[in-house]
Formats: sequence, C-alpha cells, structure tokens
Amino acid sequence: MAVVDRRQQVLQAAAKCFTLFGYKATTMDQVARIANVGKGTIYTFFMNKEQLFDEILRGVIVEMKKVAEREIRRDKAFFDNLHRVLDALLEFRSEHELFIKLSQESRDFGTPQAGEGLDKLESVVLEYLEREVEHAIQDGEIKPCDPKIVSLVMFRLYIVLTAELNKVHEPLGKEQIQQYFQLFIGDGLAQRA
Amino acid sequence: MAVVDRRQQVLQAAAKCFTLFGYKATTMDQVARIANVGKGTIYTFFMNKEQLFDEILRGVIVEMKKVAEREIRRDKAFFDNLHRVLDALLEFRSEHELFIKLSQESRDFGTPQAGEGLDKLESVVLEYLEREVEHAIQDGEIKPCDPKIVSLVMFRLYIVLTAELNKVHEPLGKEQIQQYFQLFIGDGLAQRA
DNA sequence: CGAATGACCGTTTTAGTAAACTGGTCATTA
DNA sequence: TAATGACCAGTTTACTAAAACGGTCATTCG
Repeated sequence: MAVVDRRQQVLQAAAKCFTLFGYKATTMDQVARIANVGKGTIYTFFMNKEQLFDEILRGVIVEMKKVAEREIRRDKAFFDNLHRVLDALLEFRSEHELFIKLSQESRDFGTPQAGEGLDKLESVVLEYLEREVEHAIQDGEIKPCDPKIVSLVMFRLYIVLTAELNKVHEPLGKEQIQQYFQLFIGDGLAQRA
Repeated sequence: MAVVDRRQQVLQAAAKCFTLFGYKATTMDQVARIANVGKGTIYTFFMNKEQLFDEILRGVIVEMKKVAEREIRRDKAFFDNLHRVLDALLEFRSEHELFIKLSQESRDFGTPQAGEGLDKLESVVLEYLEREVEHAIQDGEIKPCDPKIVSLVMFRLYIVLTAELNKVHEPLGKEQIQQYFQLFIGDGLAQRA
C-alpha cells in the first residue's frame, strides 16, 4: 500500500508539474517536493525524468483509448461512432491542458521531449483513426480513399476547430465543432441539387 | 534605367537571400554583394532591412493575387474556380520555397519577422478566400456556414496536403491534391445512397 | 554635380567562461 | 530495508569581451 501510494503520489505530482510548467521547466526536486517524497524515492519507481514523463503520457493515451473504446459500437455507423468519441474526448480538460502546454513548449522553446511526446500521441491517434477509416471503407460507409491521408486531415481538422481557430474567432461550442466536423468530413460543402 | 535596374538587382538579390537563408541569416552586406551594389545603395531604395523584406513579400502576394484573378471567372462555378486557382498556385515553385524557408525559420528559431511575414500572407489569403466563400454562399453554391471558419479550414487543408503530409507520405501530385480537396471541401467522405 | 560607395558608428549577437543548477547516485538514517 | 538528501558530474545560465550587424555619411567617381 505504502509503495503503491508513493508511486501514485509521484505520478500525480509529475502530471501536475508537466501540465503547469512543461517538460523542461519541471525539475525532479520540484516533483519530489510536491509529492512529499525524497528525490531518491522517485528513482525507485522510475528510471529517469524522461521515463517518468513517458509514463504520464502513456496514462493519457490509455485514458483516451478507454474513452474511444467505450464509445465505439461495432454495430453503429462510422459517423455515429465518430461523433460520440469526439464528444467524449472534448470533455477531457486535464488531458487537453497537458497537450496545450506541450504544444506551447515545443513551439516556443523547441524542447525535444515535448515535441517527441506530441508526436507519440499524434501517431497513436493517427493509427487508431487509420484503422477506423479502413473499417469504414471496407464496410462501404465512406468513399474509397487513402486512410493515412484521411486520418491526418481529420486530426488536423480537430486541432483547427478546437485550438487554432480560437486565435481569430471566439471558441466553438461542442455542438458547433460536431457540426463543422460533419460538414467537412461527412457531407461536404457543395450544395447538392 | 540605371536606377530601376539597381533597385531591381537589390530586390532579386534579397529575394534570393531570404529564400536561401531566411530573414535573420540574411545580411545586408550579403545582399549588397550579390546585387553587385554598394551597401549604401540599398538604403537609397529601401528604408531598412524590414522594409526590404516587406517589399519582397508584397511582391509575392501581388503575384499570387494576379494568379487568382487571372483564373477566377465570375460566370463559372465556385468549385471550378477553386480548382483552377489551386492548380495555378501549385505551379509557383519560388513562392513556395520562400514560404517553406520562413516556416522553418519561424518554427526552429522563432524569428519574429518570419512569423509576422507568414501571418501577413496568411491573412491576405484568408481575406481573399473569405470573400469568395461569401459569394458562393450567397449564390447558393455551398451550404450556409461561417466564412471565417471555412476559409481557415480550406487554408489549413492546403498546407496539410502540400507540405505536412510529406513527412509521413510521399508527396502528392497536383491531381491528387485536387482530388482530396474536392473530397473534403466539396463532396464529403460519406458514401451516399 | 549627384548618385554610388564602403569605412565607420552604435548596437546587437555570438563565443567563451565561471557560477549556479539539475538529473541522477548512494552512503547514511530511521 | 525502504526512504532519504548530501553529493557528484554534466548541463544551463549569467556575465563579459569580441565579432558581426544594420544603418549613416563624408568621400569618390562618372
């Protein structure tokens, strides 16, 4: 119990620090202090700073996968699943905050670990999306296309609608994000006869 | 003649340097040397380095506008115009090279002038796109939507297909870019009955 | 005479270094 | 014997001198 508790304390403190200060600006002394633990204790559970960070990230990814798997029903339509997963993901405030902090750090300071972390997360999401898109193509739910390209575009669209747009436009509500997702990915802009 | 020629020499040399080395790594001595001109001469025509850079950028923007205006026919359909403009823009190698260099510089070193230059270009393109989208909505060619959002998404889609995709996929040909543009912006992915 | 020039100026950037800090270890402690 | 923090080696930061830069202007050249 004491062991698990300490490990958990470190994980929580680290998650807090990484989300608050980013990778580089988070020091192991700080994590130890916040976790109420001697610095050496951290190294009982985690090999080094990078592995600790990886563990946090892995947790986020696992959490996201859980959300996705909980919402996806194989008997439902692709777009139906897509919207439910999107909806559930948009609720994850803490995950988004870490994500945003790492984006800032990667952009403003070019910290390699921040960039690599984002890349890792992106590649997991893309792999996942890719599989779903392949499914949908095979089931004839969406038109034949390259899943790699489609999943990348979908991911980028998500970023644009949830983050980038906020610089030139007031933030979109969940319903609006859903609506524009359907417009671009599903139905297209063209007014049909 | 001599005056115009010197000014032109400076502009050409500067365009070359900015494309090759980016904003910061381009020195006025270098521009003068390549232009076969004394450094002081540059300041006869341009107030300072930043204004010289602006002039180059303004030229690129004017060139792009010309291309767009040459291709747009008010009597043709929105998507028809879109594809012709896209096609024409994809031919502009030199313009693209400057953008790519500035993107790198902004990302890798955070040079403010590089970022501001890109922002300026982006806002011009977005304004232009926005007007065209508004037209198309009024003419009932595309569904009702927020032109600001749609134009931003279109712009980002262009970046993804022409640049970002190349990191994980072999570069797309012009026809493929057109095809995916039509798929996402025009028709949508959904397989209709 | 006036447009072109490059040596020159003040400022900024870079290179080099000493001091401070950080990630990681391990002898000591509780 | 698990937890700890003083300690170590390596890195980052803060500081300074030297180099390089953008920009000027007295001089030169056509």
